[in-house]
Amino acid sequence: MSSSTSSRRDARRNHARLLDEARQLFAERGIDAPLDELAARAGVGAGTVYRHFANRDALVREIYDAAVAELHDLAPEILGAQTAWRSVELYVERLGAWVAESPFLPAVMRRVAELDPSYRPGAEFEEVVNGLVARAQSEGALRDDVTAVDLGILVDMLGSLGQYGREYLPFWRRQLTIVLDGLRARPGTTPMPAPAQAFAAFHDMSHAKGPKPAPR
Amino acid sequence: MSSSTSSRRDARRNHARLLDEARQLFAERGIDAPLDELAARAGVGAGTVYRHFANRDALVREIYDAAVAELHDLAPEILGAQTAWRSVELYVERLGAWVAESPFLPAVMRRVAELDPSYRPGAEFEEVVNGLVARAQSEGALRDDVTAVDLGILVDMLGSLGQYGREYLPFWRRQLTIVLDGLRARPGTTPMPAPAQAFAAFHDMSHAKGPKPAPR
DNA sequence: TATGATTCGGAGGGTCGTCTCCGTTTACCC
DNA sequence: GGGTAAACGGAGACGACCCTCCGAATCATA
Repeated sequence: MSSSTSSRRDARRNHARLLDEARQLFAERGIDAPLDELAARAGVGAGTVYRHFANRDALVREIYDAAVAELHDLAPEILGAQTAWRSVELYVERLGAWVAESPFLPAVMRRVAELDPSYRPGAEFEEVVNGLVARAQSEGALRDDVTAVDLGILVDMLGSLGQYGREYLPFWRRQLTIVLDGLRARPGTTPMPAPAQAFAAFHDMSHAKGPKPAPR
Repeated sequence: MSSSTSSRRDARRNHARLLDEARQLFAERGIDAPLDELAARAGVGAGTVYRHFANRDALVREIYDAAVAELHDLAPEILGAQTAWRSVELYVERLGAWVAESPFLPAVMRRVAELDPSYRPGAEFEEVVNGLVARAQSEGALRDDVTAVDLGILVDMLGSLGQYGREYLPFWRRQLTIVLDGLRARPGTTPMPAPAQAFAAFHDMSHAKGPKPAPR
């Protein structure tokens, strides 16, 4: 039912269309935007929305899973760079762009975490990014006091600029430049204060404290 | 009516309490959180909420005005620093901390802009920050390709980490360190791409594209 | 403490959003 | 084309939330 494989072409088309319109709707009007409006935007009846997604939560969950899949698609290019430093640059740049173009993401992540805090696809990235950071530091290119979690948070920060609307997307790369310059190992970098956060704490943070779903 | 000056102490106390709880509620549950819940949290009846604030929009507007007043309070310390570079540091740090501690702000700003796009208190800061940037650059401390608008956006980015909840507040200063190091004039900084945004465009951006209020 | 004005509390009418139900339509397969 | 299973549309029941209204409670003042 919530699977996108159906023998009927109209059903598959509507499913995909609903997902697309939902992403846009959630970005524009918030994650609690009326699903009747989703139906209207997708050009279908309200009943069709609920045949494809049992309720708002199921829809949110499916958007989340699709996002995790997109993340996996980004990995090869990032990790395949010539130097570890170049991988770090690509990591911040590509993921920042991806988050910036997915303004529905923060709310979706929080809602999913509220529905089921134990659901954590993507945890496998921890090792990979840790290794990447260590290699870039041993190359002498990445400052020593930075951690993989810091990179993740920086990506979040840069990506948060996407929430202001697509017309501002060309501009966040200026801030990206500043961040990357700040990440380079150099004589005279300012020591970073406070202990770094653990990876698990980062997950909790990026999935934390959203508007609660209506208790049902 | 919406003024906080009343001859009765209970009325003044409830008004302040409602504002405080509203800030917290909006941060936790979104700007459309039920006002009945606001009443419950503040320990008053629903009627009391509506005697103090005609509706949700009036409440949002009052929170916005209080925030602008807080901004003015921050100015003297920031501008009174020994060097312009130190002022820039303080600007990013103090404003970042203030935004991070005000997770209700982004939604409030957007809602206010939707209610009345011509309402723009705080526009007077433009000149001041422009001058500050110019002085820090002529000191040779701040990189030349950065603008006042870039600083504003960086503050937004850093402050966006506050939306994750108060327990993460100690951590964003690590990212602040990286940003400040990236802002320093140095041999070998990467040139910033794309044109900088105009100040007016920055205002529009930071007030843009929120969830729409229910048309009434 | 008594008085009068102000504020408070919370039940309830009206509105909007969610989700169901079922008669109608569409797509697939022969 | 004809037949069948699947999907569609949208009216409407239900519930949540907004905001009002007015009798009860509280505060300032003397």
